[in-house]
Amino acid sequence: MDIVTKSGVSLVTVSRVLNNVTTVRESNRQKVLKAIKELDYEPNSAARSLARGTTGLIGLTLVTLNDSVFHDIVQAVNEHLEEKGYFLALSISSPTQEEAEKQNSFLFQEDRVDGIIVLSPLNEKQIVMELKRKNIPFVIIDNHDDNTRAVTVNVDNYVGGFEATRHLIELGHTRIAHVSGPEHFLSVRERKRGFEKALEQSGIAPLAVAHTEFGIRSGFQAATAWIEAGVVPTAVFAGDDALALGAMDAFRAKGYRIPDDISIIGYDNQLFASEIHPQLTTIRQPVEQMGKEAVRLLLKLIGGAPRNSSVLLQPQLIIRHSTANYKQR
Amino acid sequence: MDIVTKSGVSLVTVSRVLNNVTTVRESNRQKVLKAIKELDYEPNSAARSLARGTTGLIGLTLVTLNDSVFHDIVQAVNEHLEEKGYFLALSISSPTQEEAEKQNSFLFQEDRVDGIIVLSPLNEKQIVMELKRKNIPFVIIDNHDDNTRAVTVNVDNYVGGFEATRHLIELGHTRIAHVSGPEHFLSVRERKRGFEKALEQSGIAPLAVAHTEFGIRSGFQAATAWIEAGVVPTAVFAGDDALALGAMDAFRAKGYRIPDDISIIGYDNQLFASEIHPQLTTIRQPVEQMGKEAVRLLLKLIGGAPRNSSVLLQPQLIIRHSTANYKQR
DNA sequence: TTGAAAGCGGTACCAC
DNA sequence: GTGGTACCGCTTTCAA
Repeated sequence: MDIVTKSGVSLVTVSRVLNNVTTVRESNRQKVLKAIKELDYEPNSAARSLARGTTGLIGLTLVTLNDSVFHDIVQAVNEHLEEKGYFLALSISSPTQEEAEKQNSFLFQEDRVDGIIVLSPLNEKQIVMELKRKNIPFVIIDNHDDNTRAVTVNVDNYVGGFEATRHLIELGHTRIAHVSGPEHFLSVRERKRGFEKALEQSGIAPLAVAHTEFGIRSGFQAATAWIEAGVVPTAVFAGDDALALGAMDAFRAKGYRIPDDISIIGYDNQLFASEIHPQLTTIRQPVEQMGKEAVRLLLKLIGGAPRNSSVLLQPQLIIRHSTANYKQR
Repeated sequence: MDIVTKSGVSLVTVSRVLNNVTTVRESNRQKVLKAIKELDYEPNSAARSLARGTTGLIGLTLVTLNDSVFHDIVQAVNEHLEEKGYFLALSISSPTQEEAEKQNSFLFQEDRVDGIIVLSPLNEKQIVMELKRKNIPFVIIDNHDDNTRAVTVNVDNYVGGFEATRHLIELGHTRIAHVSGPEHFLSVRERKRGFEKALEQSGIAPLAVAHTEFGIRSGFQAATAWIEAGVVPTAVFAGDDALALGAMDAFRAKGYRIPDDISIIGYDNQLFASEIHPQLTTIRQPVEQMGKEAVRLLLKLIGGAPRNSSVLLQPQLIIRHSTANYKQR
């Protein structure tokens, strides 16, 4: 260790300076600091991890990068982690890979990370089992298992679906349809439940409900099918913004105008929602807060807190230009 | 080390089994394997890294997650890395953070990763300097520095711009405009150069060229500005798909039909390009190959090869429904 | 084919 | 305040 000879103090004192231990004589601290600078010295992280038993690394697994909500959550997580002196390592495991077999991710090696944040997992039960078995502290954001026993951060999708639908009802619409996503997502089920409840409260029957995959194309197909079946809504609650965009495309292709003829509300407030025309009315998830809470809970877990405190956050209606008052024609 | 007593052989032999050394007696190997299984044993990676001097980790830095081209490249990188027994760790550093100060990323600690892939960096020169100083092997995908001395993987954006424009010309268009992105991207400059060359070869003058930010909104604004200035093209080459989408929105808002009145070609073949209506004609980057080549080059560098071999790949025209023959009106 | 022993580069406990 | 020393858990000589 060259830094020992360079600084003229012992290895131990160097270590103390590196770790901000206060019991180092100022003159010695300066010597070490000087040596560190001159040598461009950085402590070896493997050695550190080995000796300390922690890595200072937090893992975050997700299925896709291509989603501005995920993106914002990750940014928030990253920010808050840094604040606490942790680094973030990301791992993407595509759905197909996951189905294929077990977690190949390096994150899932107990000793690589101090904890893991799981973002909207597809195979939640399996992941929870694995993580518990390996005894890795973890928090799930947007979980899909109705009765998970993990620490979670969720947004109240029931409220989101309810508010979205209320918005349409308040605009005077009564012919209201819903394009939802795959039912194995808890969020999808909850949004739909909110939709149904809001209608029920107003004594309105759903005009149509389509269960599809997520994605622009699915929204297009669902709306096209409605039109061709002669069941044309005056308002649509789409389970996410991509579905909404697809539906908008479909209606426009058939000559309907948005929002003059048909109102559409999305969900998620994706980046493009405020950029397309007409700008999309949608439900925003509190992404910043989601990331922050996930970090807070995880660090608590790592600190040894019991795993009992989950968090439920509230979504927010964002009114833009894809919804308008119902007009008799 | 419990596994030693459990297996009944020495620590050394356990290590040999773990590392597939062939000089282990089969019966002993079985004993160890059995002990590993029963103990659910996994070697400590920090200890391994410390002893070996390598981590088996490759870092990948990028600016945003919200881009399906980046997404696909990352997937490809991940796949090929796994094939070679490496793990991938991702690090996002948003542009603003980067401007703020130096790389805070854990990846940039020499001993955390064996090498780094840099994806379309904003502050390329700085990163290159840093990485060279720290002596970390690295490869840049989509570099922006005209005369970098780093190993790079690029797609020929000149050819892409040229082919896109050729396509419009071959459809009979002569009033052709270009919305480009920020000029500090080499790719943007190259695409524009291809655009100009293709027109020049046909003796056509560009109708208009708009330099904007990337993004749907910028495309919308550029197209709107053209219309309001009375300079309406019959065909547009957009520097990326988001710009194309924005331009489509703008033209439609003013009553133009795509592609009947105006043809639009994008760039990148984002996920949404094939899902919106009309489906977007665009230029595809060979994402899978980009990831593969980056991995190949990086592993060569890590293996001690000289840093001299960069790679230039070819883009591909994908004709869909947003472009059509020019029709006199 | 196997194992003893010496690191890898730090941290933590101890006595001074 | 400081430094000696015993680890952290694995890989790598080197002899046997």
